[in-house]
Amino acid sequence: MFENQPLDFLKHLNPEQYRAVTAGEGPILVLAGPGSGKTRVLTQRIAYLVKAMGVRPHHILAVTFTNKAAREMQHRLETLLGEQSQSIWLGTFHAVCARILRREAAYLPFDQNFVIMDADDQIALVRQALKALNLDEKLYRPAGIHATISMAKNNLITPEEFTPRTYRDEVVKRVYQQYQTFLRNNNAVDFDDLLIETVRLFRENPPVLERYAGRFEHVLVDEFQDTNLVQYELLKLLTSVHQNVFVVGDEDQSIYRWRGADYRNVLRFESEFPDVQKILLQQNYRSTQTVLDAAQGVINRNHQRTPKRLFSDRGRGEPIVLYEAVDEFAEATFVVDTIRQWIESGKARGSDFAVMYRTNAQSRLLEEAFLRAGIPYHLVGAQRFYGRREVKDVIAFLRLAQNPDDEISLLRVINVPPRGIGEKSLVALQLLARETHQSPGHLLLELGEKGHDSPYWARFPGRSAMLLADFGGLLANWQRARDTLSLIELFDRILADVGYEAYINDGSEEGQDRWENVQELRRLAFEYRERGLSAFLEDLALVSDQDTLPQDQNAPTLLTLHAAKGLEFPQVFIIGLDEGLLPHSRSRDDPEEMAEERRLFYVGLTRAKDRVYLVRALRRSAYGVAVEQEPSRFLADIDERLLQRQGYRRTRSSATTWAAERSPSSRVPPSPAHAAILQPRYRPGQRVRHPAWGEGMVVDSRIQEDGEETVDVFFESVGFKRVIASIARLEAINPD
DNA sequence: AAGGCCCTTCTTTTT
DNA sequence: GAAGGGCCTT
Repeated sequence: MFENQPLDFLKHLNPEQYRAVTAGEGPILVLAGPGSGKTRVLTQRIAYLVKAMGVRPHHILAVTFTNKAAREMQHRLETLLGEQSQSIWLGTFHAVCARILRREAAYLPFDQNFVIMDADDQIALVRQALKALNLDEKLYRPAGIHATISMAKNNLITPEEFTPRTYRDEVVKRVYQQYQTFLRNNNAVDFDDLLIETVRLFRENPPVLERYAGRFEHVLVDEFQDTNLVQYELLKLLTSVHQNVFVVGDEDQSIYRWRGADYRNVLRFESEFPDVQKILLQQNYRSTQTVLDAAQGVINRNHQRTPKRLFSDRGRGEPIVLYEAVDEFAEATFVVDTIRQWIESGKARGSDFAVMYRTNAQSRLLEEAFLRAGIPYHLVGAQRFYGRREVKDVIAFLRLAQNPDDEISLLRVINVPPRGIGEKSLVALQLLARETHQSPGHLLLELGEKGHDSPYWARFPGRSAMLLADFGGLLANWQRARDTLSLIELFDRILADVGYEAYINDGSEEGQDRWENVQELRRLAFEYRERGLSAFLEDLALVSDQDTLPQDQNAPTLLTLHAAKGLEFPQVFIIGLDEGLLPHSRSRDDPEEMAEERRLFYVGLTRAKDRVYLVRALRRSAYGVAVEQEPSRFLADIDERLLQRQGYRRTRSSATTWAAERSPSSRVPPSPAHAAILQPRYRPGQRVRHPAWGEGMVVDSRIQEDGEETVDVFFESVGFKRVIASIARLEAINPD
């Protein structure tokens, strides 16, 4: 409709936005406060490049932070540019890298059918590595080891370059080495490899780099504050020819430090790219001034940031409601009741609401409350779908069809449904695999093809060879079917071959649910009928957790504060505003992490257009025992005049009376004479104080063989700790 | 080999 | 308090 006035869309921009969209060539840094029309600037910048500066769409690369953001931008670009938008390279850093790696597989230590290991697979790989090195996973927690490895990878440190500073590092180094070996043997990469291998590809093959850097005349990056070192490096490489790089970000919304993100990339950008044009967007088009003032109050206490003054012309709006609930059940009930009342009054609809929380575990009580109230809801992330056993099983089968070297998937489903392949057979298989330098999958294929004639047949005891060969036969069929059948046919074929429906749909209600999830996955596969298995698997690995599938069009959204970045809702609930939860106890000792918790809260607040409800609970259970909560320190940073307090008000007497009545230690008075010999001094539920960690609640306590009392305490400050009573100077707090 | 029961463990956030 | 691992029986 703009054929005659192709640049009509520019009319609606404010002066700063206009400056950004129409800037000339060279590096441009846009610092965009929340709700300042950042996405609009990005999309219109692309449209401007194409329509006004005559850049061909396939010379443009745009990088977003999530797949969801990419889809949204694709959609907007379609309206602005029509068919031309198809040839723009658009996606997350990870997706773009996967695409490059598949094209350039010839230069790489894996082939183009490589699979992408998701978070669970990565942990499973660490487990395998620990096992191969004879290390105890109780001593070296796989998740912790993996975090260290991933951190190293994000800083482009190879296993060889990894310099141990502690004994634990020595172990990490060995596991890291083994882990990488396993990845390559599996013809697999992890999330970090997608980025690292692309950087390596470019550094080691200048002609390849030249092809891409030459092609991408313009590179645009969203959420720049959350890029890590590898991504920054990649950006420098990709823009090394044309230097036309347009980045948009906001230090105050940097919330992925723990994943290696470094908002100081913004500073680095200013100093490393010559003649950066810097543009500050401060006008907010989303929220009321009350919301903005509260958010500013919170964020202004952080240092090391570009000071901003967010303003809105939407007026003061409604005060922020602060509700104090008695416990976490009352917290959930308050949220759901309030939403229900709004909906019933006809003044709001379900989709107007979002409920945000710090940890995924907090969603459970909300879900239950919504279910009880009969209100449909939409839960973002949290493995709702992709984490399900049945979904993972079917994906594992599909991955094996694509890449039989994928040992993680093989181990997952080799005996699903149970087909008599147990520990013994597996060990024999893995042993032979190592001996013959083949993957277990390949051995199975050979057994399946040749049967008795295979030289390996005799290596397996009893009927084990036959069972393995049977499964190998299935694998071989799927391999062939991959090229001859459509994705859906392959999907159905696999399920039929293994009898998956009968296995999973056992007649129970749960079984039916599980089968429906499989059907859901099948519907999703159907959408890939054109692009095929490989595209399907890639998207599953890269999209999965953050995007939930079909949304209930008119339902409230439940999501973590992290997942809320980039979204907006008329009414926002933020729950769990207690010390230890928001800010999270794990952040207490590190000022940088504490600053990030603050930014997280800031991100949550600034998602709201009209109304914010802040909710906390006076008591909350941790490990099954109720623990009294202190209000979040962030609440004190919101001007009292912006708040409207509701709910249970703490008076010293009522709270302590309640505690006294319920405390197990007051119900069963310990007898001092026996306590010294047989009974623990501390009991679950009892309040204690530690000289360093402050107050906490006893979760468990027992007398060891040596007569020492071991006490498990959940501290408000540091979380769970196990101490020896006679050493840790614990002090019992009497519930007066 | 598989399923059941008891015990320990332990809660950030995710491409 | 729930989930996952280890150990038991069949």
